[in-house]
Amino acid sequence: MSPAKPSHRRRKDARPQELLEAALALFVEKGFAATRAEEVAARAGVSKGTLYLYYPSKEELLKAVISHNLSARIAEGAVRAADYEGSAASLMRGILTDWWGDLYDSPAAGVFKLVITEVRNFPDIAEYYASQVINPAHELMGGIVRRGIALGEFRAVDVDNAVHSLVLPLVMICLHRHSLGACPLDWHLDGRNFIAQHVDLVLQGLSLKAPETPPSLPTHAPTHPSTRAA
Amino acid sequence: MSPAKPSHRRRKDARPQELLEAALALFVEKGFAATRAEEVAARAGVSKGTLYLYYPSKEELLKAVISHNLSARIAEGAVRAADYEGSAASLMRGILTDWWGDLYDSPAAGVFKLVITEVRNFPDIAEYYASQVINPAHELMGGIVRRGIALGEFRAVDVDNAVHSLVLPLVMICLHRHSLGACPLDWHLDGRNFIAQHVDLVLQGLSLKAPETPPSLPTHAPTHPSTRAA
Amino acid sequence: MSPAKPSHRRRKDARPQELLEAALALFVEKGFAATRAEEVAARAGVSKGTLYLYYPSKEELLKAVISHNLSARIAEGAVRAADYEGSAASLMRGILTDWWGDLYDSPAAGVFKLVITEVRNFPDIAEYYASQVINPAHELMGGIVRRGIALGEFRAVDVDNAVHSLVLPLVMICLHRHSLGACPLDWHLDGRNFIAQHVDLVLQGLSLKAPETPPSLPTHAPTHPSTRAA
Amino acid sequence: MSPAKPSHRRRKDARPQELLEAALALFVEKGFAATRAEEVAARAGVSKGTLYLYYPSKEELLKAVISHNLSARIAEGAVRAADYEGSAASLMRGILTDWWGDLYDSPAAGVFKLVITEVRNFPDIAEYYASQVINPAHELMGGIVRRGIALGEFRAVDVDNAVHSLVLPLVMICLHRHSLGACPLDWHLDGRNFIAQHVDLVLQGLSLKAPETPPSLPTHAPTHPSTRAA
DNA sequence: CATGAATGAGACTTCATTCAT
DNA sequence: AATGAATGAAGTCTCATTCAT
Repeated sequence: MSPAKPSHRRRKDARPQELLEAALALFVEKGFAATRAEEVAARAGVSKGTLYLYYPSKEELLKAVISHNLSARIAEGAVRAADYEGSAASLMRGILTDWWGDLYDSPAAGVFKLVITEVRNFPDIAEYYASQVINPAHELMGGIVRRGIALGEFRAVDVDNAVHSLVLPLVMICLHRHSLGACPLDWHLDGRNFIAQHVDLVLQGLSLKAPETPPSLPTHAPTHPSTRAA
Repeated sequence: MSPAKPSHRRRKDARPQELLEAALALFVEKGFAATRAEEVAARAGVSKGTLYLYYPSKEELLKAVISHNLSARIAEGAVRAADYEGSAASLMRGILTDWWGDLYDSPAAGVFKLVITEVRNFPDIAEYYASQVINPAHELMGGIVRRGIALGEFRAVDVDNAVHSLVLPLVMICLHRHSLGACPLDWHLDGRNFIAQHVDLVLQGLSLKAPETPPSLPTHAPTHPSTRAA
Repeated sequence: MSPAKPSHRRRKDARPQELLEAALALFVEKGFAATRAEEVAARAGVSKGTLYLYYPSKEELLKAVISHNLSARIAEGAVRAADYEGSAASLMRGILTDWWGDLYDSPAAGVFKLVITEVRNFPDIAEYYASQVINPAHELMGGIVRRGIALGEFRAVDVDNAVHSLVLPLVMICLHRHSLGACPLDWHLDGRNFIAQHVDLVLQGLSLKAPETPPSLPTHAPTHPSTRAA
Repeated sequence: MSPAKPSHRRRKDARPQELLEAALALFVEKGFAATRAEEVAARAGVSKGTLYLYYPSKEELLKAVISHNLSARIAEGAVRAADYEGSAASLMRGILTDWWGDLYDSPAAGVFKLVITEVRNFPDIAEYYASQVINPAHELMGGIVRRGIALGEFRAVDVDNAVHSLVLPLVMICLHRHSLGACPLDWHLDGRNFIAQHVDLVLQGLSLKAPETPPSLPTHAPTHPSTRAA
């Protein structure tokens, strides 16, 4: 009846999730090798031994962290794209702005850093990540670009490269947020602002038409020296 | 005794450089924490003790690796830009294609991964890297973009964001080359090909003019499923 | 509620015995230190916590295992000897063949291994075992030998040594059964066959008379290479 | 020049042997699982880390201990038997009294306890021990018994069983010395005395002739209650 | 200068034991 | 009574660093 004192049982159910969150934060911050298992446990509010009740080793915990933070989001974007009926450009803009914007602000963005950092030490991760994340996401984006070309909206560019031009900077700002961006420097990157303008810029590059003239002014203070990244 | 025996003398002088190269390769491949000092020494062909003759600790070795691999290249690009007399677009294309292309193919590209991975554990790196690498490079690129806008070649976009749109994917493919790209998967990224097309695409997005029609065909096999990155 | 539900009641009463059996088997197989309390519980079909309801610690469980498996058998042999009226040799033969033969085939034989293995870590065991097992058993055997000497049946050998000559090999095959004998090798020891012939051989050595001639043939296939022990 | 201060080099050569001796003593005393690696190192006068310079794991150390303490002695006995020219009985008496007597007094006697104790946890040991120790030793003894039978010195008993009757008690007193025999009790076993009388007794049992009469008196204080074992 | 044996702090992992349910 | 989640002391093994040779 009382909402307080989570029961023995309730705690047990929540543990894996709590441990995963703690592990994600610490692995992303300090790296896998430099994070002690005990730190993860402490951050999740349990003792060292409890961690091993749920994950048989630090390495298995890493793998769980990576797969857990990807499963949900991937499908979401695909659904959105499938339902869409507008232009390729507006769909692309919508997905990159909203879906990626949310990802950028969520802890899951740290997984990019984790994968980049650890994939060579744990080759299992490579195959998993390629097949479960990169391929689906790339197919999704590539499909939109191809649709735009087919409909005469985009130039007939190389699709894979175009997708990379669109997406790699967004991956990069996720990395940045969890590396240099987390350090106390005198400048920072406004991720969502960058996403919007980056997508505009590349979509303009893909477009068959000349830009509207006169071009709109930038939406934020122009060229202040304190806004650069990576 | 004799002034000769150059092999021995030369080796001694070359030691720091050899250790730096070994350390770069290993730190990039496995991460700083997961690389053993003895491995670095072995790869450089010396014993564990010798490493400590040249660098007082593993951490100092890391810092030396990072600063060593940046000093030279930065200035180089600046010189080139200062001398240039053509259009902003062609200067940008030249720098990004040649200078970045060479960087991409050199071991120094690994420093990006190293910095991303280790900044948060070694805050000294952040300030050094921001002031010695990011700022100069960003200023260089930003200057070119500003020149293009001033000359009526580019639209009046936000300069910082535009620089990021141009540069972040190039950083990203450097990271990729030393993480997923180094794993045995069934697809790979052609970095120099991507660079060329990416720069074209973004410069087109910056341009005030409509693209030439009909658009040129992609310069390589179109949309082969085995070319994606991230 | 009802006095029935015997299965539940019986289980409860049987618990200590079941735990003792499980512990004996596991301690003998893997050693005390290498056996986990939870394994014992699992083999007895209860949970880890239940074990501690019956025995306050793993060490107490060990002591219970040792004392439990000795109490009954010791007295049994003494009774038998006291009642006997035949020759010393036939009494000895009977006891060693039947009583030891049964012991050899029972799980209690493992206690020898357990004691040998663990006495030095748990000095309590030494005194208990010496006074409760070795001394009574040795007295029993020694008495028979002495009777045989007194009756002119045996030579006037050193009684203690003779008892050891008779008994130590039987202890040894019990140890063997639970160590090397339990490993998958290409030969095995036929314990009861050995006991019979060993007792004959030593009793012949004790005897004042020359062996019957011609000597009887061995009772099983002679000198087959697959019968050796320890 | 000075005999003291063993050089860096000399120490290194001696380390494996020192570690093996320390490990043998401790594994025999406390059991493998209950001995901490650091204890072994400390007894050998080195630090924890040094142990791992010479043996890659505690388990490999165990295997080295077992194999090291067997190689030499086995061959020795065989040579002795091959050269011998006297009667089977005197050869057997000589080997068991001298060779086994020395073994009994040496630390290597502890290996029996170690093997008995650990063989089920490390199946590798079983095969090694069976083929390298038991088989050669059994063949050696069996050969002597067979020679005795062939020469009309012994009765035509089952050879394997006879060997066991001779040898198992000797194995047993080795075990005893390192288990109960090492505990502070009020009685002890005189191993060499027992060996001599045991061999006499069994050889008499094997003999075709009646014992000399009157039988010789026991060679030590008769039937003192403080001489019994296991 | 160079080596590599030695060290010992520290990391991962296990498991006897406790206790809320 | 019975359970099994939780704990933390303790054990195995690693590796950065030192120093005698």
